[in-house]
Amino acid sequence: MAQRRELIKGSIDSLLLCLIVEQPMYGYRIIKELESRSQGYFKFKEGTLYPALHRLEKSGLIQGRWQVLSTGQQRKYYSMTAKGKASLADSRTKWLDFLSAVSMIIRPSEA
Amino acid sequence: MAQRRELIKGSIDSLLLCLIVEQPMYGYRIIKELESRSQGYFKFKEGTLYPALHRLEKSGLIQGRWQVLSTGQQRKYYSMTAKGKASLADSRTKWLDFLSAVSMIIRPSEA
DNA sequence: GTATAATACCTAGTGACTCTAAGTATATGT
DNA sequence: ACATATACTTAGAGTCACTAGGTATTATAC
Repeated sequence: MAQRRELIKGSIDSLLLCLIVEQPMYGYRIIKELESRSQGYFKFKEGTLYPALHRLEKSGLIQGRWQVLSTGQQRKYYSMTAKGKASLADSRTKWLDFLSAVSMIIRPSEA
Repeated sequence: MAQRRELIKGSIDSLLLCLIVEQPMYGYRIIKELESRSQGYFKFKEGTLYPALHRLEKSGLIQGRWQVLSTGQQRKYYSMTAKGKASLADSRTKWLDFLSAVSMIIRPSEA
């Protein structure tokens, strides 16, 4: 029944890769970026995002590097690997396949 | 990484409701119907479908009734309840919201 | 000066749910 | 007799978002 949660579950990796391929990004920024781009729809919790980033890094799709700001603050910037780019292309295809399959069932018929 | 599986997870309830609202249906038929309508994309296993139907029935969205064919075979036909219809309308809205949110992130930009 | 909020990261535990893999039973075709 | 299709059931494994807690720094407000 937690429909929203489950829908998100299948797309979070693609969403993260989509942002990181544009430019290296750190976790906190990604959360804010997804929220603003989706006009408030996506509000990822840290408990969702950080494990997801670690998972992607472990799979070799992105690579993290610590950076220290002049203020002393630390940030972990993630950038895309070649493997990540390939995976993103693949994900996009899968997403479109899924979309077209669903649209064959869930027609925008009037209720 | 099991992207496909997770994508499906968020939409299976809506897909089932979509079919059942058209006409009462039984499990085995639903599996075949989803497969043919999606041109082979959806191939639900029994272990996925039957628990999902039981879940929907338990929530009061559909109602099952056993029917015995002239051959002696038994089938459990599920039909839509008022609550189910309302839920379907709601799911459709949620699905469209999700779609539009994702499309704001995953643009069909060239790889 | 000292709360409070914002920035920035981490993770153990819970709960939800698909799928695997097994089982039961009848009907039909070979 | 045996295989295949129809038709339903469920225990167990594996995955992963989210809750809820933690650490640490910086900036703003009172």
